[in-house]
Amino acid sequence: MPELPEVETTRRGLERLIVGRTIANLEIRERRLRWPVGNKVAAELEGRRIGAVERRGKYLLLNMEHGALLIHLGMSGSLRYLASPDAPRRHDHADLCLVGGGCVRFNDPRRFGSLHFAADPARHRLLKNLGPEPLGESFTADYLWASCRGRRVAIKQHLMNGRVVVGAGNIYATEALFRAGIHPRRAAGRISRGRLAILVARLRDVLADAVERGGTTLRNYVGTDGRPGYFKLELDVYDREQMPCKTCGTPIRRIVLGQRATFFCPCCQR
DNA sequence: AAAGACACCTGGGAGC
DNA sequence: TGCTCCCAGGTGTCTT
Repeated sequence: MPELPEVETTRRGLERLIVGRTIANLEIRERRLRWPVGNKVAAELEGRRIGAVERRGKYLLLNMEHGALLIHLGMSGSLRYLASPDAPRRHDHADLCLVGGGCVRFNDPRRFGSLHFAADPARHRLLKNLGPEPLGESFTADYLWASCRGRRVAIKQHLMNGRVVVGAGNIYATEALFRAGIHPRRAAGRISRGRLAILVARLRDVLADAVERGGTTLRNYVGTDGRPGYFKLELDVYDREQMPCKTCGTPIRRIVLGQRATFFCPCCQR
């Protein structure tokens, strides 16, 4: 579920609550996440102080002096802060317990999420090949244009490729293409530089708007305070098959690209 | 090297 | 009510 805006919303919520706090222990109830959580992870955290909460793509990093706890929320994960933890429920797989009380609880029904300890996060295998941040300075029209040269893959799949740019998941890639007026199936290498410049701008806009609204809640995403995100109200095409385009009234169409549902307006997007 | 298929897993909703 | 089937916000890995 969580794309960049949801992860960023979680990061901001967490930052406020746990920076400067010391970890008492990591209590793991279910080790079978996307990758088995080894004993090493918990052992590395005990007694360590959290210096910062950062985000790289859809990974959250709880930074400590000697490394970072890497958290990915997969498709269905969420983190909640509990000032006075109650009994864990179904799918509450881990608690990061803090000295002085309170914990960060990791819940993930589908278990596609992950927990790793990385002594050197930037060189960790899961992070080292990631492309630029879409809201950062290096994600420019020139960069995207260069990355598209010679590529015959559909622009939507190119945009969702984490080596090209991070954080653009199915919802926001879909929405950015609508805002940019580009057909999701158009070959990446056959889009003019000018139109790619517009796409860069619109992807930034849609992500920034969604962060502003606390992310998108379709099913079970909640922020650290347990509240949903409100960007669903602003979705122009995602999950709107057959409904009228908000610009021209043409029914929104649904196709499948790279085994992912894709929505677009056949009139506005070329 | 690039592109596509598949894998992991549970829950919710539609349809019968 | 209950069963079956399909779908879901991600992404690493394997195969062509």
